[in-house]
Amino acid sequence: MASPGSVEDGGRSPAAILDDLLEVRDHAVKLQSMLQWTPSSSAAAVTREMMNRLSSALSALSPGGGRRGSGGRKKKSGAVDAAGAGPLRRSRSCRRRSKSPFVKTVTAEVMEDGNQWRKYGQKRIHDSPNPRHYYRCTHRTDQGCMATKQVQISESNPSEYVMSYFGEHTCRDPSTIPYVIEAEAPMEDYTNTNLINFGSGANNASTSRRRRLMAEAAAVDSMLSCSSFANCSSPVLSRECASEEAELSSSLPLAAVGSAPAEFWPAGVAGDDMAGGTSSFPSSPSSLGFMSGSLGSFGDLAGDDDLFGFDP
DNA sequence: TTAATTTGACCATG
DNA sequence: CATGGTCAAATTAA
Repeated sequence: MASPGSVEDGGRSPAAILDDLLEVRDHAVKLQSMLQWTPSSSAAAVTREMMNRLSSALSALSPGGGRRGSGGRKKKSGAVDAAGAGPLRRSRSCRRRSKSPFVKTVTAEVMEDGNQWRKYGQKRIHDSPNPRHYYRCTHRTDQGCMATKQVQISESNPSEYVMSYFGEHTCRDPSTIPYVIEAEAPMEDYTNTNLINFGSGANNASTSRRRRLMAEAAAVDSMLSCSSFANCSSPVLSRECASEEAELSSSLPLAAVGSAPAEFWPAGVAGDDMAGGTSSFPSSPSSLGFMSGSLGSFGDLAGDDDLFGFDP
């Protein structure tokens, strides 16, 4: 931790600078998504560069900017732990805790959602008979993707999983990126500009259902991009997203697996006919990594894995 | 041997 | 203090 009170940069505290940078970044994000709809690719490149710079500046500035000091916590009973085990506190800045900037809950009968997850924890939850499983994106280490999800067996229907998604996928695997088409609709709201066209063709029942499930998950992914705005930097937006959280989990219970919520799909792609026409949908869920290449700007933006984050 | 999962400890939050 | 989320050593699977 840098000495908090130290005077630098003409008296501005690092926190204030950080605030400014975060605000600038927010604006850059918006700018970038606006440019998304313009033909000027160089403008997009400029904003992307801006984002890169901002992200690196933010990582440098953010408290604990380096990395959590993961020396060794874990003092197992038998473990040595000679020197009294330093408390080894975790950084406390913007880390998602109980209140995440954005969350989406989906109920599905399969756990596959097209992304690759790695389990990192399991916990018994107080008011639930079923334990909760914690997953993070497999690409967290190699690509810094901070997306996580929690899976819990539904109380009401044990054959279903309740999956909650946190964070945004910033990982990308070119071979598995689904088609992303552009909306012609101007963006009134970011939640409505994400467009993923899943090529589809085969229609047998099981794949059809699975595809819908995965499409749903991808839609979730897309929406999660909103988290970019709801980063710790912006309390107002965070609040919005927090309330949105409740709203979404109730309004989009994948239970109605049949149709993706219209508000999250562009006109024409929503609902029962998202068959765009191509027939190249992969058959193996694990082989297709749904990426949040969505939401236009953020998909590109994800190029710098720092968008979502500076890991405190 | 490497990668993924399991499991209990650690810690932030309310 | 209770609860929930994350870490990382230990364990298991590939």
